[in-house]
Amino acid sequence: MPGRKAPEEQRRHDILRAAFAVAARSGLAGVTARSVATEARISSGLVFFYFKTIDALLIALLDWLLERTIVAGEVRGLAVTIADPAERMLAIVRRDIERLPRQRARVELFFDYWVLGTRNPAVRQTIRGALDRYRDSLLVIAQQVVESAPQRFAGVTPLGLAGVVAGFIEGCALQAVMDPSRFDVEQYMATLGALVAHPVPTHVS
Amino acid sequence: MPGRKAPEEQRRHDILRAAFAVAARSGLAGVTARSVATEARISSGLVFFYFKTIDALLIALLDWLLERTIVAGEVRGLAVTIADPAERMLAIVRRDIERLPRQRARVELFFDYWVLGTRNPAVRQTIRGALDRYRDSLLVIAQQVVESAPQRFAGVTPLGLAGVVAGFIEGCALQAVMDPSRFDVEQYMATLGALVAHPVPTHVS
DNA sequence: GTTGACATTGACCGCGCGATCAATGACGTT
DNA sequence: AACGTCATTGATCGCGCGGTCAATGTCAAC
Repeated sequence: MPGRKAPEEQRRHDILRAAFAVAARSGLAGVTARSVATEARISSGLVFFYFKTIDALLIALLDWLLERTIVAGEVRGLAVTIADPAERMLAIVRRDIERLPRQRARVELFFDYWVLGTRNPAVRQTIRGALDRYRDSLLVIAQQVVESAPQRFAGVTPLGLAGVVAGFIEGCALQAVMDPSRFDVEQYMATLGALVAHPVPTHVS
Repeated sequence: MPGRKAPEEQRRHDILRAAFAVAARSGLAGVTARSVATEARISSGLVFFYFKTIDALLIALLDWLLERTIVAGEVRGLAVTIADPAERMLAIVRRDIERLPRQRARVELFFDYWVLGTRNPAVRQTIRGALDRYRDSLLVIAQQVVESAPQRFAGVTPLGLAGVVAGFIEGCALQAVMDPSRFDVEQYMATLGALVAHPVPTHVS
Protein backbone atom coordinates (compact mmCIF):
# COMPACT_ATOMS: atom_id res chain seq x y z
CA MET A 1 0.00 0.00 0.00
CA PRO A 2 2.15 2.87 -1.23
CA GLY A 3 1.38 6.44 -0.34
CA ARG A 4 2.42 9.26 1.91
CA LYS A 5 2.71 8.56 5.57
CA ALA A 6 5.61 10.11 7.43
CA PRO A 7 7.17 12.61 5.09
CA GLU A 8 9.37 14.07 7.77
CA GLU A 9 12.80 13.13 9.07
CA GLN A 10 10.84 10.75 11.25
CA ARG A 11 11.38 7.97 8.78
CA ARG A 12 15.14 8.25 8.94
CA HIS A 13 14.83 8.02 12.69
CA ASP A 14 12.58 4.97 12.45
CA ILE A 15 15.01 3.26 10.12
CA LEU A 16 17.98 4.03 12.34
CA ARG A 17 16.14 2.70 15.36
CA ALA A 18 15.31 -0.46 13.45
CA ALA A 19 18.91 -0.76 12.28
CA PHE A 20 20.10 -0.50 15.85
CA ALA A 21 17.62 -3.13 16.98
CA VAL A 22 18.90 -5.49 14.32
CA ALA A 23 22.54 -4.70 15.08
CA ALA A 24 22.00 -5.28 18.79
CA ARG A 25 20.39 -8.63 18.03
CA SER A 26 22.57 -9.91 15.18
CA GLY A 27 25.64 -7.70 14.98
CA LEU A 28 26.69 -5.37 12.20
CA ALA A 29 26.90 -8.27 9.77
CA GLY A 30 23.19 -8.84 10.34
CA VAL A 31 22.27 -5.33 9.27
CA THR A 32 20.95 -5.82 5.74
CA ALA A 33 18.44 -3.77 3.80
CA ARG A 34 15.86 -6.52 4.17
CA SER A 35 16.40 -7.17 7.88
CA VAL A 36 16.18 -3.46 8.70
CA ALA A 37 13.12 -3.03 6.49
CA THR A 38 11.37 -5.95 8.15
CA GLU A 39 12.21 -4.60 11.61
CA ALA A 40 10.88 -1.17 10.66
CA ARG A 41 7.82 -2.70 8.96
CA ILE A 42 8.58 -1.07 5.63
CA SER A 43 9.74 -2.32 2.26
CA SER A 44 13.40 -2.79 1.47
CA GLY A 45 13.30 -0.17 -1.28
CA LEU A 46 12.46 2.52 1.25
CA VAL A 47 15.75 1.95 3.04
CA PHE A 48 17.57 2.92 -0.14
CA PHE A 49 15.22 5.84 -0.66
CA TYR A 50 16.32 7.44 2.62
CA PHE A 51 19.89 6.14 2.76
CA LYS A 52 21.32 5.80 -0.70
CA THR A 53 23.52 2.86 0.20
CA ILE A 54 23.89 0.40 3.05
CA ASP A 55 27.29 1.88 3.81
CA ALA A 56 25.68 5.28 4.28
CA LEU A 57 23.15 3.71 6.64
CA LEU A 58 25.97 2.16 8.65
CA ILE A 59 27.78 5.48 8.89
CA ALA A 60 24.59 7.19 10.02
CA LEU A 61 24.02 4.45 12.58
CA LEU A 62 27.54 4.94 13.88
CA ASP A 63 26.90 8.65 14.37
CA TRP A 64 23.59 7.80 16.01
CA LEU A 65 25.41 5.39 18.31
CA LEU A 66 28.22 7.74 19.25
CA GLU A 67 25.79 10.54 20.03
CA ARG A 68 24.27 8.50 22.82
CA THR A 69 27.10 6.38 24.16
CA ILE A 70 30.44 6.56 25.84
CA VAL A 71 31.42 10.07 24.86
CA ALA A 72 28.65 11.38 27.05
CA GLY A 73 31.62 12.40 29.15
CA GLU A 74 30.16 15.33 30.98
CA VAL A 75 31.92 15.95 34.21
CA ARG A 76 29.09 17.90 35.79
CA GLY A 77 28.52 17.59 39.50
CA LEU A 78 31.53 15.42 40.10
CA ALA A 79 33.95 18.20 39.37
CA VAL A 80 32.68 20.38 42.16
CA THR A 81 31.79 17.78 44.77
CA ILE A 82 35.20 16.21 45.31
CA ALA A 83 38.14 18.34 46.31
CA ASP A 84 41.13 16.07 45.72
CA PRO A 85 41.91 15.79 41.99
CA ALA A 86 43.01 12.16 42.20
CA GLU A 87 39.81 11.23 44.02
CA ARG A 88 37.83 13.13 41.43
CA MET A 89 39.52 11.18 38.64
CA LEU A 90 38.78 7.92 40.38
CA ALA A 91 35.16 8.96 40.80
CA ILE A 92 34.90 9.54 37.07
CA VAL A 93 36.48 6.19 36.34
CA ARG A 94 33.99 4.57 38.67
CA ARG A 95 31.06 6.31 37.06
CA ASP A 96 32.15 5.28 33.57
CA ILE A 97 32.82 1.64 34.32
CA GLU A 98 29.71 1.40 36.47
CA ARG A 99 27.48 2.17 33.53
CA LEU A 100 29.25 -0.23 31.20
CA PRO A 101 26.98 -3.20 32.04
CA ARG A 102 23.90 -1.09 31.34
CA GLN A 103 25.29 0.01 27.98
CA ARG A 104 26.39 -3.43 27.03
CA ALA A 105 24.54 -3.68 23.72
CA ARG A 106 25.84 -0.33 22.57
CA VAL A 107 29.40 -1.00 23.68
CA GLU A 108 29.28 -4.32 21.88
CA LEU A 109 28.13 -2.55 18.74
CA PHE A 110 30.84 0.04 19.21
CA PHE A 111 33.52 -2.65 19.11
CA ASP A 112 31.88 -4.10 16.03
CA TYR A 113 32.35 -0.71 14.39
CA TRP A 114 35.84 -0.54 15.81
CA VAL A 115 36.76 -3.66 13.85
CA LEU A 116 35.01 -2.31 10.78
CA GLY A 117 37.14 0.80 11.20
CA THR A 118 40.34 -1.17 10.72
CA ARG A 119 39.34 -1.58 7.05
CA ASN A 120 37.14 1.45 6.48
CA PRO A 121 38.84 4.85 6.68
CA ALA A 122 35.63 6.81 7.17
CA VAL A 123 34.61 4.65 10.10
CA ARG A 124 38.10 4.72 11.53
CA GLN A 125 38.17 8.50 11.36
CA THR A 126 34.85 8.78 13.15
CA ILE A 127 35.84 6.37 15.89
CA ARG A 128 39.20 8.01 16.42
CA GLY A 129 37.39 11.30 16.79
CA ALA A 130 35.05 9.86 19.38
CA LEU A 131 37.87 8.29 21.37
CA ASP A 132 39.86 11.51 21.18
CA ARG A 133 36.89 13.44 22.48
CA TYR A 134 36.52 10.99 25.30
CA ARG A 135 40.19 11.27 26.20
CA ASP A 136 39.99 15.05 26.02
CA SER A 137 37.03 15.04 28.39
CA LEU A 138 39.43 13.62 30.97
CA LEU A 139 42.07 16.15 30.14
CA VAL A 140 41.04 18.91 32.54
CA ILE A 141 41.08 16.61 35.53
CA ALA A 142 44.28 14.93 34.35
CA GLN A 143 45.89 18.36 34.33
CA GLN A 144 44.75 18.99 37.88
CA VAL A 145 46.01 15.60 38.99
CA VAL A 146 49.42 16.26 37.52
CA GLU A 147 49.57 19.70 39.08
CA SER A 148 48.48 18.39 42.46
CA ALA A 149 51.67 16.34 42.80
CA PRO A 150 54.30 17.86 40.52
CA GLN A 151 57.26 15.85 41.77
CA ARG A 152 55.35 12.58 41.55
CA PHE A 153 54.19 13.26 38.01
CA ALA A 154 57.40 14.78 36.73
CA GLY A 155 57.70 13.91 33.06
CA VAL A 156 54.04 12.93 32.78
CA THR A 157 51.93 15.03 30.45
CA PRO A 158 48.24 15.56 31.17
CA LEU A 159 47.45 14.19 27.70
CA GLY A 160 49.48 11.08 28.46
CA LEU A 161 47.69 10.56 31.74
CA ALA A 162 44.30 11.09 30.12
CA GLY A 163 45.27 8.55 27.45
CA VAL A 164 46.26 5.96 30.02
CA VAL A 165 43.03 6.42 31.94
CA ALA A 166 40.99 6.24 28.74
CA GLY A 167 42.83 3.09 27.69
CA PHE A 168 42.15 1.55 31.06
CA ILE A 169 38.43 2.21 30.75
CA GLU A 170 38.40 0.79 27.24
CA GLY A 171 40.02 -2.36 28.61
CA CYS A 172 37.30 -2.50 31.23
CA ALA A 173 34.70 -2.17 28.51
CA LEU A 174 36.17 -5.17 26.72
CA GLN A 175 36.01 -7.27 29.85
CA ALA A 176 32.56 -6.05 30.82
CA VAL A 177 31.13 -6.99 27.43
CA MET A 178 32.92 -10.31 27.07
CA ASP A 179 31.98 -11.63 30.48
CA PRO A 180 29.59 -9.39 32.42
CA SER A 181 28.95 -11.98 35.10
CA ARG A 182 32.57 -11.84 36.18
CA PHE A 183 32.95 -8.09 35.89
CA ASP A 184 33.05 -6.72 39.42
CA VAL A 185 33.16 -2.94 39.67
CA GLU A 186 33.97 -2.93 43.37
CA GLN A 187 36.95 -5.26 42.98
CA TYR A 188 38.17 -3.06 40.15
CA MET A 189 37.87 0.13 42.10
CA ALA A 190 39.44 -1.36 45.19
CA THR A 191 42.41 -2.56 43.19
CA LEU A 192 42.71 0.73 41.38
CA GLY A 193 42.48 2.66 44.61
CA ALA A 194 45.24 0.59 46.17
CA LEU A 195 47.43 0.96 43.09
CA VAL A 196 47.27 4.73 42.84
CA ALA A 197 47.14 5.36 46.57
CA HIS A 198 48.96 8.54 47.42
CA PRO A 199 51.87 8.32 49.77
CA VAL A 200 50.06 8.66 53.05
CA PRO A 201 50.78 12.26 54.08
CA THR A 202 50.35 11.59 57.80
CA HIS A 203 53.92 12.23 58.91
CA VAL A 204 54.65 14.95 56.42
CA SER A 205 52.68 18.09 57.12
CA MET B 1 45.39 -31.24 -12.63
CA PRO B 2 44.14 -33.46 -9.83
CA GLY B 3 46.37 -36.00 -8.15
CA ARG B 4 48.40 -36.58 -5.04
CA LYS B 5 50.71 -33.85 -3.97
CA ALA B 6 50.94 -33.13 -0.27
CA PRO B 7 49.06 -35.91 1.49
CA GLU B 8 50.30 -34.87 4.88
CA GLU B 9 48.98 -32.38 7.40
CA GLN B 10 51.03 -29.93 5.39
CA ARG B 11 47.99 -28.99 3.36
CA ARG B 12 46.02 -27.97 6.43
CA HIS B 13 48.95 -25.81 7.40
CA ASP B 14 49.13 -24.26 3.93
CA ILE B 15 45.44 -23.48 4.00
CA LEU B 16 45.63 -21.95 7.46
CA ARG B 17 48.57 -19.81 6.42
CA ALA B 18 46.64 -18.66 3.38
CA ALA B 19 43.58 -17.98 5.51
CA PHE B 20 45.66 -15.84 7.85
CA ALA B 21 47.15 -13.93 4.93
CA VAL B 22 43.67 -13.17 3.64
CA ALA B 23 42.39 -12.26 7.10
CA ALA B 24 45.31 -9.93 7.72
CA ARG B 25 44.65 -8.24 4.39
CA SER B 26 40.85 -8.15 4.31
CA GLY B 27 39.58 -9.02 7.76
CA LEU B 28 37.60 -12.06 8.83
CA ALA B 29 34.75 -11.08 6.54
CA GLY B 30 37.16 -11.46 3.61
CA VAL B 31 37.95 -15.06 4.47
CA THR B 32 35.91 -17.02 1.94
CA ALA B 33 36.53 -20.45 0.49
CA ARG B 34 37.47 -18.90 -2.85
CA SER B 35 39.75 -16.20 -1.48
CA VAL B 36 41.63 -18.68 0.68
CA ALA B 37 41.88 -21.17 -2.18
CA THR B 38 43.27 -18.52 -4.51
CA GLU B 39 45.77 -17.40 -1.88
CA ALA B 40 46.88 -21.02 -1.35
CA ARG B 41 46.88 -21.71 -5.13
CA ILE B 42 44.45 -24.57 -4.84
CA SER B 43 40.85 -25.09 -5.84
CA SER B 44 38.00 -24.05 -3.60
CA GLY B 45 36.80 -27.63 -3.23
CA LEU B 46 40.00 -28.57 -1.48
CA VAL B 47 39.27 -26.13 1.31
CA PHE B 48 36.12 -28.07 2.09
CA PHE B 49 37.98 -31.33 1.74
CA TYR B 50 40.31 -30.44 4.60
CA PHE B 51 37.95 -28.28 6.64
CA LYS B 52 34.40 -29.48 6.31
CA THR B 53 32.91 -26.02 6.67
CA ILE B 54 34.09 -22.44 6.62
CA ASP B 55 33.14 -22.13 10.28
CA ALA B 56 35.48 -25.00 11.09
CA LEU B 57 38.24 -23.26 9.16
CA LEU B 58 37.66 -20.08 11.16
CA ILE B 59 37.80 -21.98 14.44
CA ALA B 60 41.03 -23.66 13.37
CA LEU B 61 42.45 -20.30 12.34
CA LEU B 62 41.52 -18.90 15.75
CA ASP B 63 43.40 -21.71 17.48
CA TRP B 64 46.31 -21.16 15.11
CA LEU B 65 46.24 -17.47 15.99
CA LEU B 66 46.04 -17.92 19.74
CA GLU B 67 48.90 -20.39 19.73
CA ARG B 68 51.26 -17.73 18.45
CA THR B 69 49.96 -14.49 19.92
CA ILE B 70 49.39 -12.67 23.15
CA VAL B 71 49.13 -15.63 25.47
CA ALA B 72 52.79 -16.33 24.90
CA GLY B 73 52.95 -15.04 28.44
CA GLU B 74 56.05 -16.77 29.66
CA VAL B 75 57.62 -14.93 32.50
CA ARG B 76 61.07 -16.45 32.06
CA GLY B 77 64.10 -14.30 32.78
CA LEU B 78 62.09 -11.40 34.06
CA ALA B 79 60.98 -13.24 37.15
CA VAL B 80 64.49 -13.79 38.40
CA THR B 81 66.19 -10.61 37.26
CA ILE B 82 64.11 -8.07 39.15
CA ALA B 83 63.80 -8.26 42.89
CA ASP B 84 60.91 -5.92 43.66
CA PRO B 85 57.55 -7.54 42.76
CA ALA B 86 55.98 -4.25 41.67
CA GLU B 87 58.93 -3.49 39.40
CA ARG B 88 58.73 -6.99 38.03
CA MET B 89 55.06 -6.50 37.21
CA LEU B 90 55.81 -3.23 35.49
CA ALA B 91 58.56 -4.92 33.47
CA ILE B 92 56.08 -7.50 32.25
CA VAL B 93 53.58 -4.81 31.33
CA ARG B 94 56.30 -3.02 29.41
CA ARG B 95 57.34 -6.16 27.59
CA ASP B 96 53.75 -6.93 26.57
CA ILE B 97 52.81 -3.49 25.34
CA GLU B 98 56.17 -3.06 23.64
CA ARG B 99 55.51 -5.95 21.33
CA LEU B 100 51.98 -4.84 20.47
CA PRO B 101 53.02 -2.75 17.46
CA ARG B 102 54.95 -5.70 16.03
CA GLN B 103 51.95 -7.99 16.47
CA ARG B 104 49.54 -5.50 15.04
CA ALA B 105 48.06 -7.69 12.31
CA ARG B 106 47.45 -10.53 14.72
CA VAL B 107 46.01 -8.32 17.43
CA GLU B 108 43.71 -6.77 14.87
CA LEU B 109 42.56 -10.21 13.84
CA PHE B 110 42.12 -11.15 17.48
CA PHE B 111 39.67 -8.30 17.99
CA ASP B 112 37.86 -9.36 14.83
CA TYR B 113 37.38 -12.76 16.46
CA TRP B 114 36.47 -11.06 19.70
CA VAL B 115 33.51 -9.43 17.98
CA LEU B 116 32.62 -12.68 16.29
CA GLY B 117 32.64 -14.23 19.76
CA THR B 118 29.82 -11.98 20.90
CA ARG B 119 27.51 -13.98 18.59
CA ASN B 120 29.28 -17.32 18.39
CA PRO B 121 29.47 -19.35 21.62
CA ALA B 122 32.32 -21.60 20.45
CA VAL B 123 34.46 -18.61 19.55
CA ARG B 124 33.53 -16.82 22.75
CA GLN B 125 34.51 -19.82 24.80
CA THR B 126 37.89 -20.08 23.10
CA ILE B 127 38.62 -16.38 23.51
CA ARG B 128 37.57 -16.34 27.14
CA GLY B 129 39.91 -19.25 27.71
CA ALA B 130 42.80 -17.42 26.10
CA LEU B 131 42.14 -14.24 28.08
CA ASP B 132 41.83 -16.25 31.29
CA ARG B 133 45.12 -17.96 30.58
CA TYR B 134 46.70 -14.61 29.98
CA ARG B 135 45.35 -13.22 33.23
CA ASP B 136 46.46 -16.30 35.09
CA SER B 137 49.97 -15.90 33.71
CA LEU B 138 50.07 -12.65 35.67
CA LEU B 139 48.66 -14.27 38.75
CA VAL B 140 51.91 -15.41 40.38
CA ILE B 141 53.44 -11.98 40.23
CA ALA B 142 50.16 -10.36 41.29
CA GLN B 143 50.25 -12.54 44.35
CA GLN B 144 53.78 -11.42 45.15
CA VAL B 145 52.84 -7.79 44.64
CA VAL B 146 49.92 -8.09 47.02
CA GLU B 147 52.05 -9.85 49.60
CA SER B 148 54.84 -7.31 49.30
CA ALA B 149 52.60 -4.57 50.66
CA PRO B 150 49.81 -6.18 52.67
CA GLN B 151 48.42 -3.04 54.25
CA ARG B 152 48.35 -1.21 50.94
CA PHE B 153 46.58 -4.03 49.16
CA ALA B 154 44.21 -4.95 51.92
CA GLY B 155 40.99 -6.19 50.33
CA VAL B 156 42.65 -6.69 46.97
CA THR B 157 42.79 -10.24 45.67
CA PRO B 158 45.65 -11.38 43.45
CA LEU B 159 43.09 -12.46 40.85
CA GLY B 160 41.53 -9.01 40.94
CA LEU B 161 44.88 -7.34 40.50
CA ALA B 162 45.81 -9.66 37.65
CA GLY B 163 42.47 -8.87 36.02
CA VAL B 164 43.03 -5.15 36.28
CA VAL B 165 46.51 -5.42 34.79
CA ALA B 166 45.24 -7.65 31.99
CA GLY B 167 42.43 -5.21 31.28
CA PHE B 168 44.89 -2.39 31.14
CA ILE B 169 47.03 -4.20 28.60
CA GLU B 170 43.97 -5.01 26.52
CA GLY B 171 43.10 -1.33 26.50
CA CYS B 172 46.63 -0.61 25.32
CA ALA B 173 46.19 -3.16 22.56
CA LEU B 174 43.07 -1.37 21.38
CA GLN B 175 44.87 1.95 21.23
CA ALA B 176 48.00 0.49 19.65
CA VAL B 177 45.99 -1.08 16.83
CA MET B 178 43.68 1.85 16.23
CA ASP B 179 46.39 4.47 16.01
CA PRO B 180 49.93 3.06 16.16
CA SER B 181 51.53 6.36 15.23
CA ARG B 182 50.27 7.95 18.41
CA PHE B 183 50.97 4.98 20.66
CA ASP B 184 54.00 5.89 22.77
CA VAL B 185 55.24 3.12 25.04
CA GLU B 186 57.56 5.39 26.99
CA GLN B 187 54.83 7.88 27.80
CA TYR B 188 52.65 5.00 28.90
CA MET B 189 55.26 3.48 31.14
CA ALA B 190 56.21 6.84 32.63
CA THR B 191 52.59 7.56 33.47
CA LEU B 192 52.04 4.11 34.85
CA GLY B 193 55.20 4.31 36.93
CA ALA B 194 54.13 7.61 38.44
CA LEU B 195 50.64 6.31 39.15
CA VAL B 196 51.66 3.19 41.01
CA ALA B 197 54.72 4.70 42.68
CA HIS B 198 55.09 3.32 46.13
CA PRO B 199 54.81 5.71 49.00
CA VAL B 200 58.45 6.63 49.47
CA PRO B 201 59.46 4.61 52.52
CA THR B 202 62.16 7.09 53.57
CA HIS B 203 60.66 8.15 56.87
CA VAL B 204 59.13 4.82 57.80
CA SER B 205 61.76 2.22 58.57
C1' DG C 1 50.55 -53.45 -16.12
C1' DT C 2 46.72 -53.26 -13.61
C1' DT C 3 44.23 -51.87 -9.83
C1' DG C 4 42.42 -49.25 -6.04
C1' DA C 5 42.69 -45.50 -2.85
C1' DC C 6 42.44 -40.81 -2.64
C1' DA C 7 43.85 -35.94 -3.35
C1' DT C 8 42.23 -32.50 -6.50
C1' DT C 9 39.48 -29.98 -9.73
C1' DG C 10 35.91 -26.80 -11.27
C1' DA C 11 31.25 -26.67 -12.76
C1' DC C 12 27.18 -26.35 -10.48
C1' DC C 13 23.17 -25.36 -7.05
C1' DG C 14 20.40 -22.48 -4.08
C1' DC C 15 20.48 -18.51 -1.42
C1' DG C 16 20.68 -13.89 0.32
C1' DC C 17 22.86 -9.80 -0.62
C1' DG C 18 22.90 -4.58 -2.50
C1' DA C 19 20.78 -2.03 -5.66
C1' DT C 20 17.33 -0.54 -9.37
C1' DC C 21 12.99 0.86 -11.02
C1' DA C 22 8.31 0.85 -13.09
C1' DA C 23 4.07 0.90 -10.94
C1' DT C 24 1.03 2.50 -7.45
C1' DG C 25 -1.28 4.95 -4.01
C1' DA C 26 -1.89 9.11 -0.86
C1' DC C 27 -2.01 13.85 -0.47
C1' DG C 28 -1.86 19.13 -1.31
C1' DT C 29 -2.96 22.32 -4.87
C1' DT C 30 -5.87 24.25 -8.13
C1' DA D 1 -12.77 16.66 -10.05
C1' DA D 2 -8.45 16.63 -12.03
C1' DC D 3 -3.57 17.00 -11.55
C1' DG D 4 1.13 16.66 -10.02
C1' DT D 5 4.29 15.44 -6.47
C1' DC D 6 6.49 12.05 -4.13
C1' DA D 7 6.63 8.44 -0.59
C1' DT D 8 6.21 3.56 -1.05
C1' DT D 9 6.13 -1.06 -2.86
C1' DG D 10 7.97 -5.48 -4.36
C1' DA D 11 9.54 -7.82 -8.41
C1' DT D 12 13.77 -8.12 -10.46
C1' DC D 13 18.87 -8.17 -11.66
C1' DG D 14 23.65 -9.61 -11.08
C1' DC D 15 26.83 -11.19 -7.89
C1' DG D 16 29.45 -13.79 -4.62
C1' DC D 17 28.73 -16.80 -1.06
C1' DG D 18 28.87 -21.86 1.25
C1' DG D 19 28.59 -26.22 -0.09
C1' DT D 20 28.23 -30.56 -3.29
C1' DC D 21 29.91 -33.83 -6.44
C1' DA D 22 31.10 -36.47 -10.65
C1' DA D 23 35.18 -36.64 -13.05
C1' DT D 24 40.07 -37.05 -13.21
C1' DG D 25 44.95 -37.27 -12.29
C1' DT D 26 48.54 -39.40 -9.29
C1' DC D 27 50.64 -42.66 -6.62
C1' DA D 28 51.55 -47.11 -3.84
C1' DA D 29 50.85 -51.86 -3.84
C1' DC D 30 50.95 -56.12 -6.08
